[in-house]
Amino acid sequence: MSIDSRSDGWTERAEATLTAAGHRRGGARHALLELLGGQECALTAVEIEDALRARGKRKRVVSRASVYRILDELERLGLVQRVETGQAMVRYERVCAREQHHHHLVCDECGVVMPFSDAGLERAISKLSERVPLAVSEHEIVLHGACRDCAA
Amino acid sequence: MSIDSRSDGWTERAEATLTAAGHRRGGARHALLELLGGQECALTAVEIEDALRARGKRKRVVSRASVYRILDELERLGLVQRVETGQAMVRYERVCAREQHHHHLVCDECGVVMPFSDAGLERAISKLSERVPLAVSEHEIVLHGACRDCAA
DNA sequence: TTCCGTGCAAATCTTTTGCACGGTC
DNA sequence: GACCGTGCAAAAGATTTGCACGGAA
Repeated sequence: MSIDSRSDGWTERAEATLTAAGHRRGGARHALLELLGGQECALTAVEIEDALRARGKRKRVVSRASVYRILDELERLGLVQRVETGQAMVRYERVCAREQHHHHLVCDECGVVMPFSDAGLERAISKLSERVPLAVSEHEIVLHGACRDCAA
Repeated sequence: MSIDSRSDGWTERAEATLTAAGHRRGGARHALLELLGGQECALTAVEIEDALRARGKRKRVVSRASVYRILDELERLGLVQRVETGQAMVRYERVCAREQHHHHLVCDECGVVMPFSDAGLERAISKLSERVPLAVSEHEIVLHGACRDCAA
């Protein structure tokens, strides 16, 4: 199964959610949704801008400000989530169905970010969420270290 | 047992590590080490500066730039660690013995940050660390939600 | 005496905001 | 035609850097 086919119709769902929330269509946002829908892992605003510019030429170029504005709105609607990796810039990725929920591995040497998931970890999180003085709505887990290339 | 007594001699250990690393003594760093040694949880650079200024008057005032420079060096030596809470500023806290290792609860309403620890969670992390394509050296876990006051 | 640690001010970099135009509804 | 979405430029805010002075070794 390819990454794209696992995207689960996220792009379409996002468009629908935006419409339902009373937003008009917009070219920049459409391009951004299409890009994010095809991504497996988290991107920074600059990476998104560059990716849109690269596919650009014939297509639309999106300004940095719009990237931030759109991501902000998508986050408010629960369609994307921020990922903090300890690097200079915040990353963003689409929010998918529970089965595809994942967390992140960050190589502190080369900066590469990879997704991973673990059922035992999720179980531990949901168990402890009940014992904690906070009504937990989200959790974020980042493992730091050296990736295989850098550790070699 | 008070918070201070659990600090585990962190301040002294930090001074010793710095000396061993070839650093001279410095008033700003000494004040910062003393402050951090008495803290239970993570502070931002600005909170640190303000705290030092508040206790200041008769004592030394430390410039923001020095706070960042010192924290940077302490992180490099493994004496403090960065904590990303999804708020505007990065937080820093002292690194303690394994038994005192903890993670963070963040209230997205009021911004309060609280520490928590959970053995089951740590177990899950160390188990999965072996199955992952990364030589894991650290992990950071943040739970987001509403604190008791805000959820009420 | 040498050279590091620090304060101050300026620079840098990410993210946000103001404003005007063009497209969607 | 009204108003939202967007690009561009400027602003804002956090963090870093350059430089010169004073204190530690």
